[in-house]
Amino acid sequence: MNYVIGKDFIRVNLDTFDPLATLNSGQMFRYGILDSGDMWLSSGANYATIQKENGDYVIHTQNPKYFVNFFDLDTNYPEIIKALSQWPVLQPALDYSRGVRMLKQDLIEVIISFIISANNNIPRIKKAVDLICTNFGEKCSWGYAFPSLTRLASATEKDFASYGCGYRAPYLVETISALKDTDILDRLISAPDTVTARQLLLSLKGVGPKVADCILLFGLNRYDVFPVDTWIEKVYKDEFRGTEKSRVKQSKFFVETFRDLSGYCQQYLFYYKRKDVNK
DNA sequence: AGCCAGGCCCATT
DNA sequence: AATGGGCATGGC
Repeated sequence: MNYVIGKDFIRVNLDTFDPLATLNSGQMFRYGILDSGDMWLSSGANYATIQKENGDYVIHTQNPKYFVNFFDLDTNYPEIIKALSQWPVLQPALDYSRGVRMLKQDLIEVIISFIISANNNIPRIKKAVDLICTNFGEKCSWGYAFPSLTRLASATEKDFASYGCGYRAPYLVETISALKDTDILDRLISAPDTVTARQLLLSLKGVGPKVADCILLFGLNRYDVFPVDTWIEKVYKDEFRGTEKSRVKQSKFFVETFRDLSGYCQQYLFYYKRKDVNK
């Protein structure tokens, strides 16, 4: 146990927890730095701020249990990193990514955010997701929650387009409608295996192989997936000297190699490959 | 100014 | 099943 939980806070030892690195690692989009220098973040309808205090990080929130799960604080990361260390090619990424946790996020928020992420850049994704929240999310003392499906269903294609979603706007409308009118969310959550869940996700408009893998990883806590985007394709060619051209085949190669550690491995490699962009 | 961004849809083969 | 053109739009 590397944390202490209170009524409205969590105090976390910083040995295996680097919140800024985690927030900057491309898993989520609603976070920032306050004037005070503290970090803030929101997931679903939950909100927290984080500050460094006497050599610990303190997460201030009304929902400490939510964020213990969100930041995956009960998982033994040194053990995972030790297991991944058997592949020397990963070592620089493991060193650079120390303290990055795999986030357990709100499923609907992940689906919407990563449909927007396709062929897009992170600053723009953040803007679009924030505009969706301020226009359709419930107003809270700290800002705006991520909208419920019911609220999202009242947004039009024009709305999404005006938030900078581009050609993904109609995908969002269609997928929101499908999620609202079918039991696909329940079937995703109760899916017996990753293949079944992926197949369901691929039926959603705007969700292809890469976005499906991100949803499986960040929204459904499945770690035998390896999302391949432009950055990971660079890793595949540069560090692994791979020759497959299709990203689906590249992903299969990675999953066959890293198995149930694939999700962690992918996140560390992604964060490391982007170290010059992380600023 | 032109390339790039956590790719996907759809037609064609 | 696999491939390739087209695609909105802001960041750099």
